[in-house]
Amino acid sequence: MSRASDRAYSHIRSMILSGELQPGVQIREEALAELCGVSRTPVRDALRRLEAELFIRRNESQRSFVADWSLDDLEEAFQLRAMLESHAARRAAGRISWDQIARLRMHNTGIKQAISAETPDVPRFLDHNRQFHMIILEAAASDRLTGMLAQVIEQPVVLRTALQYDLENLMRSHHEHDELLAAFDHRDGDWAAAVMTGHIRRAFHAYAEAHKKGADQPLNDVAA
Amino acid sequence: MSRASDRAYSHIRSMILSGELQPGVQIREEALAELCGVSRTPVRDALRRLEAELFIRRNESQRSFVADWSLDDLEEAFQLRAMLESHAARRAAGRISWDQIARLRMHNTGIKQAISAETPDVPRFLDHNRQFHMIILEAAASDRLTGMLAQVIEQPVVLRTALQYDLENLMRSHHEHDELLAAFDHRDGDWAAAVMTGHIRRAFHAYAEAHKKGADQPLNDVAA
DNA sequence: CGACAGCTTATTGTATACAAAGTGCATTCG
DNA sequence: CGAATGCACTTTGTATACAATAAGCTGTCG
Repeated sequence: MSRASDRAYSHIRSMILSGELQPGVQIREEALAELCGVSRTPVRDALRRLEAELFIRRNESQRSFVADWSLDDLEEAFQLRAMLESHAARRAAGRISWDQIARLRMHNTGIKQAISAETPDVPRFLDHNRQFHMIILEAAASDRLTGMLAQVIEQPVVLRTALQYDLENLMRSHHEHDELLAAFDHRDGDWAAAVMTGHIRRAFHAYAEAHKKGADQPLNDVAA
Repeated sequence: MSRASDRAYSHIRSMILSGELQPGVQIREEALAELCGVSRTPVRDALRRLEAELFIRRNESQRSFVADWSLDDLEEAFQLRAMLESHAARRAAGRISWDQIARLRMHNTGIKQAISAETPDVPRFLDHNRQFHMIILEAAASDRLTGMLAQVIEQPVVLRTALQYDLENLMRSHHEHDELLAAFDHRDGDWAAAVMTGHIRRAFHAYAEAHKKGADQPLNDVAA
């Protein structure tokens, strides 16, 4: 964390995700610099990173705008994610350690507990879920893959949809994780990849459904 | 092209590709600034971009090094490329215009001419080949996909292998392009994707083969 | 009334100076 | 002799001033 530029990065990023910076609006380096309490130099740095992650676009004359995603863009992102994350699962199946499998199992148990209470603890679910996917990525052991997935995973959140996490979907997610664990137990890459594809596709439809119905006040992660 | 920073980018990039900057060596911003005849500011800009494209790595204390790729990294890159470019072909099949198909056909004719001479004109082959793949990407119409592929396509070149472009492989490449064209003519996404997967996989094996045999003086693009 | 030319202003790009952080070496102490 | 500590030096991070460029506006001319 090189103080200023990282602070600027997180700050701007969270402003985009929270909707404080609305899609389509122009961004001026100096304005952001003041908001973040740093000079333009680290802000420029942060903007380049955010641009690489497609949170920000620049027009032909180098002016920056908050990216504006359509539903088609969303589907494309989920397609890529399904592809990349299946690939990760396949790779992971051939490399994962027993320890990592144990950790996966632990997080999935955590998920079960989080959704078994009378009122589901969604934040806790999301946290375990994120860790679960992270471990798979770790087992896949490919920097390139990790970097690419980072681009695709957080994007959809920009379309701030009110995800009503119905128990049905949370449960399915949990069971799909179980199936992934079985595939890993058998070191079966094809199986793992197939399950992962379905897992992400289901998440997409849950997301798209919620988006159709829904308001866009709250902000949440996408539970895959 | 914002003059200085783009000049720095191209300059550094070509130094890496040409082997002038050898894999593993440390990079100092000021040294590059002098070499490029600009100040450190645009050099830093360029380094960030090159880092995003995995040409450069940074250690925990922010020092930069020329990336060093193993053969495993190479295979992983080709796997990702096969996946992404097949996806692009599938998307393209549903969106490509007759004009684009015509341009594809033109470039593939150019390829045929380039390799039909007594002595194959490899640079010309590579140029047409690049354009061919570019048009498919253009038809796929996904910024995200384009960006990701950019990361994966040029990487292997870093492993400066002497590719002896045997006629056999060049010819196969040409015929695979023809088959892609047929798939596009029928707007058959599955077909296009399947052909593209094989196309890239063959290119990988040709490349790996050459790498095993070979010296590493000359530098060339990878012909897919 | 429309459009184009020229100027004014807003915004980004670059250079430079200085601050902070890290690395390696040398010296000293156990 | 080995290890640890402090200092000098190298390298990167940040701020600021200035240059270049693009956008918008106004006034004039067809």
